[in-house]
Amino acid sequence: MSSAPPAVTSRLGYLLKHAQLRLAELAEPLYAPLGVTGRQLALLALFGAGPAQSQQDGAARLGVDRTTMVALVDELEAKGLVRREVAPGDRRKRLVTLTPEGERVRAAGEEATRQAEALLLEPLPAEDGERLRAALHRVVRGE
Amino acid sequence: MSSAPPAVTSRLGYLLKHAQLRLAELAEPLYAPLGVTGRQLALLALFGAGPAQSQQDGAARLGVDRTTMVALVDELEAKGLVRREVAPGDRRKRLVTLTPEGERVRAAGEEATRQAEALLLEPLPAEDGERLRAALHRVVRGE
DNA sequence: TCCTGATCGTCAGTAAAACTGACGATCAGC
DNA sequence: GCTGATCGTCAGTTTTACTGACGATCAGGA
Repeated sequence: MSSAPPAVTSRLGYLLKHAQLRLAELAEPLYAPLGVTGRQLALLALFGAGPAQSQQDGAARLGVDRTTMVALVDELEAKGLVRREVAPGDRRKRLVTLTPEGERVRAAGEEATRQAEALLLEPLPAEDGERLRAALHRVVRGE
Repeated sequence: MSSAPPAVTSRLGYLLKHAQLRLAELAEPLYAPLGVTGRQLALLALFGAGPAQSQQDGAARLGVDRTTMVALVDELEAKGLVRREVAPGDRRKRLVTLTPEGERVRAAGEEATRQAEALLLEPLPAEDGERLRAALHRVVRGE
């Protein structure tokens, strides 16, 4: 697509942005049949993993605003994929848990994500793909 | 910061987003003294490299909308960093060229970008940093 | 030469997304 | 029982990018 000069295309900012864009393009058609967006699937993955979490815990972990999280959970709840439950120990908190239907969509989404990532990494030798993931992981953790 | 479970943090989408976020955090204080944003610097890098380009050429190469490009060039022009000139061969097109001041900011920004990227890649061995860049490059080109 | 369709830059209006500030309900510590 | 802080929520605002339309300009054919 873009044949911008190296001064631009070799910037990490440019590369990260466009890699993300391309991944979104690849994933979208795989997510569409599930009736959810990539972001909604990310939420399902978050709340489906490990013990039940409150909305704000989830927001902090995903790096989104707590008010944004309200809207996101609203969407998933409207689709019947998650439920809000008052936390037993702290009635201010709402634990978000997956419904059976939500769990089904989560599992299917997990598989679609794997496929989309495989498509994105296709140009690379398999080991380089894992190296890329590991490198990003370290960079994000900042250590 | 975030200690989300592996089902989320190992997703490429998550990693790409947060790597970008972290890079932006690192770069912002370096860009601020120049009085421009990272995106504006990207534009300066784009139009400062190689022969003069029209707005729409630039838009296509950066992957932004043409109407967005109008606003971006407006900003840079207001700061006196670029000039619009009617293209000699095609009077519909506006060639965007850097003013001397724009060229100075571009060069300083280039250096700031290098520093920010170095900070981001700090956790990695030097060669892994370059491997990361190369892998992203191939993935973005899609081949 | 004139006409038709397309492209470029521009602008107004719109849509999507996230943030700010505030609120009631609830909790923890004194 | 009081005080300050936290959680989820909501209204309003801001930011950001896109859609559709416009005039100006170009290219190609009748």
